Amino acid sequence: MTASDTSFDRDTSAGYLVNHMARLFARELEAGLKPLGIGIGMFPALLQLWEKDGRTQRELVTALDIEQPTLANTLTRMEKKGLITRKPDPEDGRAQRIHLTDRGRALQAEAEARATAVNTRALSGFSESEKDRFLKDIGRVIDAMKAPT
Amino acid sequence: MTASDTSFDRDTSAGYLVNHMARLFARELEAGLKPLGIGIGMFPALLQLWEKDGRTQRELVTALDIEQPTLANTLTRMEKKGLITRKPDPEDGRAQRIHLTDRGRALQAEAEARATAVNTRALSGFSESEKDRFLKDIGRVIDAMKAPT
DNA sequence: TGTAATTGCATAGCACGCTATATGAGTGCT
DNA sequence: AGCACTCATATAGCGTGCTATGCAATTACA
Repeated sequence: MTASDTSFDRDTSAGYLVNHMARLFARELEAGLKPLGIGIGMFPALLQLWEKDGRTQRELVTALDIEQPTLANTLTRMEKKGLITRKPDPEDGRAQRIHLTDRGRALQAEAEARATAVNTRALSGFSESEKDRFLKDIGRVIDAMKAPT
Repeated sequence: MTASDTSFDRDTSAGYLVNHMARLFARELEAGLKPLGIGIGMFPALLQLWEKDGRTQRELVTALDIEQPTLANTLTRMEKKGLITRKPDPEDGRAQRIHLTDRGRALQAEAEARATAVNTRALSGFSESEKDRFLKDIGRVIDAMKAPT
């Protein structure tokens, strides 16, 4: 028996491959967004706010499927960068409503273009139908993993 | 024009979906490995060492496609946990050879079983052929992104 | 109404990825 | 031999994810 007889096969491990792919996406998106002063953690939050401004942290946490402290920290960095402001919710003394600044709004077109460029390069070898199928497959995995154990 | 007319579609953004999927994998693998005292960053390094022990940091960095300081930090944590030792390379005074401890070796079967369980759950809705195709597609994306721009 | 449970957010602290930079050992060239 | 260059590793510092925990505001209910 050789060492490889007992070894886990990385090339057929979904988790291993997914992690590698995600790091490659993150590296490229980070490089694309850096000149705009946006970090990769801020981008999903910005997408939500560009779609609908003035949400609470709770609403964003649910939409993004990240933990609340993760978002709280990200929002603090975004506030320091001048992308958003936090305003007390007039109807709930516990809540903060998150609003884009003019600067935050102004970055939408350029940031989305750069993210699209990364996606395009990643799927450059895929036909339209292959791309659709691949994205649907990812959706199936996400659904399977979000289902209760 | 409504807000959504100008918004990026998250459900068809490969990067967005890949990031989400990778976080779900990471959460589950972390939960599975935590009782073994292994972090998710250590697991890929362990896979390499289980396959072939006594490699240099440089060799591991290349195999794992992570940056050298990332691995150096991970190895330091693994050393503190008693999973590996660093021994000076007798032939190159700059290099360290990384060796598994008995404890590091002993964790292989259980850790691989837990990682396999995560993969199985993630792809539970896939037929064998769908699974093969999906993993190949991920490989295609990885290749596309690793290609020089 | 008053107390307990829940909810929204912040903070502390850690893992793991990254870039930038330092240091010491090998290599190569004159 | 001496000097510059490259290579292997370490360290500093930061972003983004996580869990655990604390606090203040709201809600629920006896």
